Amino acid sequence: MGRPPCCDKLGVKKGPWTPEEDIMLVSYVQQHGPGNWRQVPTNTGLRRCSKSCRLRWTNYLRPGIRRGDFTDDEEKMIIQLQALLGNKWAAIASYLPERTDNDIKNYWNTHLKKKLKKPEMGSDNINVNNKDRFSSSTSSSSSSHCVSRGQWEKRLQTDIHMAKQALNDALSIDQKPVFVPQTTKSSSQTPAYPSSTDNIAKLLKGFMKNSAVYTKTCSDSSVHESSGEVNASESKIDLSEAFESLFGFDQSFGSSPNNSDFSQSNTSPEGSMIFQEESKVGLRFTMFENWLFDETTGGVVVDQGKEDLSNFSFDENPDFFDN
DNA sequence: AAACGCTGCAACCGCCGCAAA
DNA sequence: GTTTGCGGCGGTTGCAGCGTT
Repeated sequence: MGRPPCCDKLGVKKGPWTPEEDIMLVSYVQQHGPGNWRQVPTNTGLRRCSKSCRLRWTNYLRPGIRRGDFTDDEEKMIIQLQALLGNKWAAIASYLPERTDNDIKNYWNTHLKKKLKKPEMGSDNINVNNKDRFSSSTSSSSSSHCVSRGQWEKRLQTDIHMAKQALNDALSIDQKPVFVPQTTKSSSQTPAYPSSTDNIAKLLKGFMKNSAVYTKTCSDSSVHESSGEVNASESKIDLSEAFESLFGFDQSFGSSPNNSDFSQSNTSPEGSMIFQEESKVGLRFTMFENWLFDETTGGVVVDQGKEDLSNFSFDENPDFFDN
């Protein structure tokens, strides 16, 4: 019934990406910016479908993403946001700019789901049923008709209030902003998985040893500088330089409170193109977000938020949850 | 040391929304 | 108004790595 899959063409490669493919993709995005994924396989010679390219970029190669263990703060945020938003992983990921929706989804499915099922998880567990409640009442499933709009709004208000309180707790831990990676426990440890910076640097290291593609596609002088550095010795690659070479700016974004610094630190048109998407994340403070974070930063008492909500009309604010 | 089971993650699949033709 | 096709999202799967027996 539906459209045929875009990737069932003969000759389209599937499975894990090789370092060479990653380099080709990164090089292409460096030159053209993310987007127009349809053209990527054609222009790069990658035998991958456009979707696969986009996914590889957004979930793995995109700069600014952090891999490895989730911190307690992140975990709490995910739990609360999941209770609040349901399985809207992309929406949840927008609150955790360093994490991809796929990562969050995986973490939920492999860790948090089990954790929340345990009966001893009383306080943290806003409750898993909230998800079911929320999703069932927002979805188009038949069960949604069992709950009136008024009841649904009331429930939602309660859920939001609870989520906000828990989120406030999470955010107030150590009095540190949640978006700063250095606040995380894992940042002081060796990460279980390399960051995307590490990944790309490693790719460069491995790739430049035995591939001519790299020298062909990355022919600008800055890249050659870093490649020469790597070739000169087998010592540890300078990650920041490798990354800077590849993307034309330093990796200070990694410690940036929000990703809007991406575009600020990169003045080239290409670079700004590349990070338009990322920069949007930090600036996406919708009405909901502003309301949510106003309180968590201590500016507004919680009760007032409750009162505001009680006067809030979803009919008059159809874009309340829009991101 | 080998076999087996479990876990976690990367990648794929199918559907949906939206915009262009 | 309809069709087409792209980008995006969420659910699911396959497999590598790890632990246990």
